[in-house]
Amino acid sequence: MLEAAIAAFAAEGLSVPIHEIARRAGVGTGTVSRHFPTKEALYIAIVRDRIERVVERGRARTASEDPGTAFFEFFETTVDEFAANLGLADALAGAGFDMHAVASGAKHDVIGILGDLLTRAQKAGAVRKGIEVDDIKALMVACCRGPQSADARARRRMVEVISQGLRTETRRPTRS
Amino acid sequence: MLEAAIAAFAAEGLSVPIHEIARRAGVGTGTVSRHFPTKEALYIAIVRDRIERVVERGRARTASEDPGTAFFEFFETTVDEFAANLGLADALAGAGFDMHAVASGAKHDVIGILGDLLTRAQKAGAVRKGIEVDDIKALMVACCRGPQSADARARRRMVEVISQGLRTETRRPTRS
Amino acid sequence: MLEAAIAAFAAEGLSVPIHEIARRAGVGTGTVSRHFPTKEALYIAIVRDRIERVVERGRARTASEDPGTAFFEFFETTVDEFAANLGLADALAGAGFDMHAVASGAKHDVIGILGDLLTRAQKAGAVRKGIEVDDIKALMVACCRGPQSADARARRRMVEVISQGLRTETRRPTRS
Amino acid sequence: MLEAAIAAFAAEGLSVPIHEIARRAGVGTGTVSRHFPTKEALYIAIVRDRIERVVERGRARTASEDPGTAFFEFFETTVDEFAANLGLADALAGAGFDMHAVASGAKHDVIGILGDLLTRAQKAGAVRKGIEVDDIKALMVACCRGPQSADARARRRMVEVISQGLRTETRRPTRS
DNA sequence: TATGAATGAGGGTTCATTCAT
DNA sequence: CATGAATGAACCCTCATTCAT
Repeated sequence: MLEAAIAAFAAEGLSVPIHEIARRAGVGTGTVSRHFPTKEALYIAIVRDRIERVVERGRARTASEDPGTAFFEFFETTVDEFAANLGLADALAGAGFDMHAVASGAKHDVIGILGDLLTRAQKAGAVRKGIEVDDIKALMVACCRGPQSADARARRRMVEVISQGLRTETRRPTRS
Repeated sequence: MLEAAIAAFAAEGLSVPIHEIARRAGVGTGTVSRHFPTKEALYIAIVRDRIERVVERGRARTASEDPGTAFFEFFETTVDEFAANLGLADALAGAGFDMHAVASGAKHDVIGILGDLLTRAQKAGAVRKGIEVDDIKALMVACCRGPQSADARARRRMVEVISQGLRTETRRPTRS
Repeated sequence: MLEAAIAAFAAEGLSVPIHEIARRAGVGTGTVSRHFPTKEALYIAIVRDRIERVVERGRARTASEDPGTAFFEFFETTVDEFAANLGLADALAGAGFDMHAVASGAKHDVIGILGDLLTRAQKAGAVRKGIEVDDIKALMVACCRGPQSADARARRRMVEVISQGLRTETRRPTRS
Repeated sequence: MLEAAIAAFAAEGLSVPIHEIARRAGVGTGTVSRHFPTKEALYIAIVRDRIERVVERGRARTASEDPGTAFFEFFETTVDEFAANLGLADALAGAGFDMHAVASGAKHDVIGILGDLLTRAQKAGAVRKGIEVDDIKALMVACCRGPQSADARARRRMVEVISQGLRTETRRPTRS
């Protein structure tokens, strides 16, 4: 059922009726409500699920020997994950509910992971100094909600520009 | 009335009731419906209005002697314009209606203007070559929909990173 | 519309669907909700309306030259009024909402009127001394919710017994 | 399970979910439905059970040497029994189901018992002549549904007034 | 036999749209 | 032309009942 809900949110955004989610899952509306007492509870469950996966993937890269690549790959992969899902993107943008409540706890600490990856990438000289974790988060959310979230090519190009923007100064020769 | 609608969308998002828009405009709900037969027509009118202003501003910069500055300022100003309006940002993201229908005609040809500014900036060496107008559009829309569209600081920092990303290669020394 | 709602509550009790009330009133469900934002607001409006009438009638008797008759007639009339209406009787019995909030203010002070009438009747020797206004209220509510509230004869006989019970001791000769 | 249902109805009224009853009984909802195919069947079973107990108690008093006391005690005890249960009181008031079907058969012939006790009390001069068994029934049901069925003091005072009303004429001196 | 997940009709409420005034 | 009351479809949620395990 979570899969059906994810697909429904992905296809129609957060405003998809419960009825439609139920239809996709091949169950009655009551069954959806039974598992997730409110629609918000359903969003939250999905967002937590997705964030968990993102955090796991991020944590796996934390010890990478190439912190720059680890960071940039994490950025792109995560954007892809969320961009493919209209509802998740809406949710991430804080469209009317409390992300803090959703994403608390170690298993959902995207910011923590992101901070680790960023710091390591900066120490390795792959990302310029002034950048903060909140900047990265803002950019990630922005990319997730680009106009054609289904258009992977457009997304890849956006991410490439942003990556260049993050990398830039460290690559600039010192005498410049 | 357009102003009231913009304010209402900005304050409460796309889901603001027509009744609230009418209240803010000091008119009856019927009057709103008379001018804009459906709610979608109202969005579209607002978007057209905003885009018109953006296009005007862009056209004014088309002849600038500093194409790089013209381009980057246009980028930032436009993002600010749309980001300030939650509802428009949602609408722009394609919340179920046809952007092409909205933005056709010379007065709304944001892509044309953007193309001009981009080409000139590229010719002047301010923006690197591989960038296409669709990339710029995607990045602009993305910036409008960062997590806290009301947070001007976050937005400015995003735009700065992206600007670096667009500029990058031209600044990079040739021997690099 | 109030009339239709009163009739609907009278016929089917508090649990009558809004849809049924709307049907009786010959309007859409939205129209009912428009006038009374929640179902509870509708109960309250009806109860207030009815209580107002009761209070008016009671106040008119307050100056009667025959306090005993005034009191007993008020008792019976009020019981008839509410007994004829299942919903009002439910409401009176406090079936799940706050009567105090409903019946505050001079226009709805049933207890005050009842107290006046009772005291005067007691002073006139028509009602025995130990009786308190809360007893009267309890008895009234009880009568309203007898099993056959539509059966006027049964109600009249109940009221007669209660009246005797209230009168009794004052009629008993002092030497008894 | 009957006990759990009684407690649940008492605590939350007739609208208590079956699920809650099942929870209190420590069984599954299916088990409740198995024993009582519909919710109404459950009410009826409870009412029958209670009425059986009342009838038994009444029958025991039928042969009392003090028919007046027997009658009045039966009246008060029975009211207490039902008043303690909000849901049953509602049900008794005819909240949409057929009391006749419920209370038929010798084991549930509350009217018969009441008639016996009443007749004997009248013959003994403890209750005045004009009173009929239906009056008693109506008064009993009414008392069960006073405004605060949980308020034993209010109930006791109501019963006292009614008892006086029933007794009245026998106590009134003949010359009055 | 006992279970409780699944069902889906039905509840109250909201709101875009219509239309008589 | 402006109005806002009326509409009723659509939403989310509850819950009595069913049935596979």
